[in-house]
Amino acid sequence: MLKYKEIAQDLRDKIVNGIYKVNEQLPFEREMSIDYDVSRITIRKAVDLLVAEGLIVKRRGSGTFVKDINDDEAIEIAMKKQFLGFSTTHSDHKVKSKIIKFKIVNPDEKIANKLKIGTDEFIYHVERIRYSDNIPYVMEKTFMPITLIPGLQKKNLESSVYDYIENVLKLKIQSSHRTIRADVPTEKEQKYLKIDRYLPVLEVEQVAFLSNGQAFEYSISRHRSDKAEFKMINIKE
Amino acid sequence: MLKYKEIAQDLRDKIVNGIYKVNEQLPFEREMSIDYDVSRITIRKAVDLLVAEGLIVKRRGSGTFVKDINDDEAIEIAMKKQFLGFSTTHSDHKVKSKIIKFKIVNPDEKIANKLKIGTDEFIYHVERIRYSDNIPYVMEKTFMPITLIPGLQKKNLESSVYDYIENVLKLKIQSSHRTIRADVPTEKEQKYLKIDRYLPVLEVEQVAFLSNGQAFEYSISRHRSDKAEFKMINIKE
DNA sequence: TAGTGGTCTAGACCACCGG
DNA sequence: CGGTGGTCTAGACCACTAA
Repeated sequence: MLKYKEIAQDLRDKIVNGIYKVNEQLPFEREMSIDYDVSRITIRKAVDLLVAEGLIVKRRGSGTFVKDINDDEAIEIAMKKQFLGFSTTHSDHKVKSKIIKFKIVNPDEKIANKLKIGTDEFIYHVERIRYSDNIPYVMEKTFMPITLIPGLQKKNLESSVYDYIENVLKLKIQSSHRTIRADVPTEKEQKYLKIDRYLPVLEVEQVAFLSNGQAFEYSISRHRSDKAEFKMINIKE
Repeated sequence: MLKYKEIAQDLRDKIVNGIYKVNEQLPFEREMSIDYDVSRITIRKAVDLLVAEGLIVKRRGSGTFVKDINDDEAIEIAMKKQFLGFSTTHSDHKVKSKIIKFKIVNPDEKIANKLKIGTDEFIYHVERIRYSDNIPYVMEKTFMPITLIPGLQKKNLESSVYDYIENVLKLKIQSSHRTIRADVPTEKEQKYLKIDRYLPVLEVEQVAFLSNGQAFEYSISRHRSDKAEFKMINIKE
């Protein structure tokens, strides 16, 4: 384990467990560098991780402080870190997936463009409904090139595709580009999500990339708007 | 100007202007540290800024490369940097604001809690409609403590409140916490946004903080879903 | 194997904040 | 004014990638 990650985790634990309380000042960087027996730069790297997560703030000339956020907001921080893989956000409930479609096809122009491949290549076309405690909450269409993600099977779709990619194929997921919109549900969505035409859907369009820079997934997730909301923390600069 | 910010801006320009093209490799860190005559750590800090913006990717053992994203996605990067202040996203159109309400009141429990003040303190209560090219696209409710933002006037609301806060009051905006949802428009919103009851709204609830850690604004923006979408780039770790 | 980015050190000086 | 976090240096070694 890397030093700065260990220190970050230690500080994170101390905040979550209330050892460092809301609005309380953390030890100074130079103090911590002695306490943890590392250089000040290593401390700063650890602290900056928590700043990016929105847990603490630094004030030049004053010190570093635990941010005054509500308790339920602390949860979103964990979500933010594991931003890929959706089942984690419902981890305290029973999450199931029903597979509506699982085919290998050629992509249309739009999908080929998003995945930066040709229309003559082959891709998986997957459609799933996700249930939390037996209530449907999202309908997903996913498109992945078979050359990048070989050997995908139905059982992988029922649990987590990301598990398969990271743990079986040993590929690393690096980033995702997302667009969020609101829309009216289609008739098909009304049926599968068990909603009427007056409940909007929250659409998340995503392209996800591996650490080698290749786009491995294009997906469109349409969430029941009474079951979904997205939280984020923005830090200026 | 700081060295790492200058270098970051130089690299950003070279990417935007096509001097470094899509998928092209950037000079190595050790090369750049000689070219720019700075230490390698300073180069890394500059490069890491662009990584966070989603413009480039680094691959250990290989090098640093310009990310293969679509042209229109480059725009969102500029948006991301100036994440506060909404008029910037419509900068190429005529943006106007109509003020529906501008009062000083006591906050209810919910608002007081979000702003971390008492219900006996005073706040501005502002409601505005924003127009782009004379088409209404968002209705905003904004609540700000008068002690933090003194002297706010109607003219500040017509242009940008953030300008007033940063340039007149000389306060620094540091972060914001946002929640995004989809919802059905109220009758009032249908009227002001000129939409029917079947067009959903995209709601953004926001608490914004100053660099001293105080919450200075709680706002709810409800966007016409045919005019608004939110883009973001997520980098793992 | 050679060369990349990733981590880490032990300093130094600067800009800013509070008393 | 002393002490904070912010920037910057000139090294060193490690983990990983590609040829």
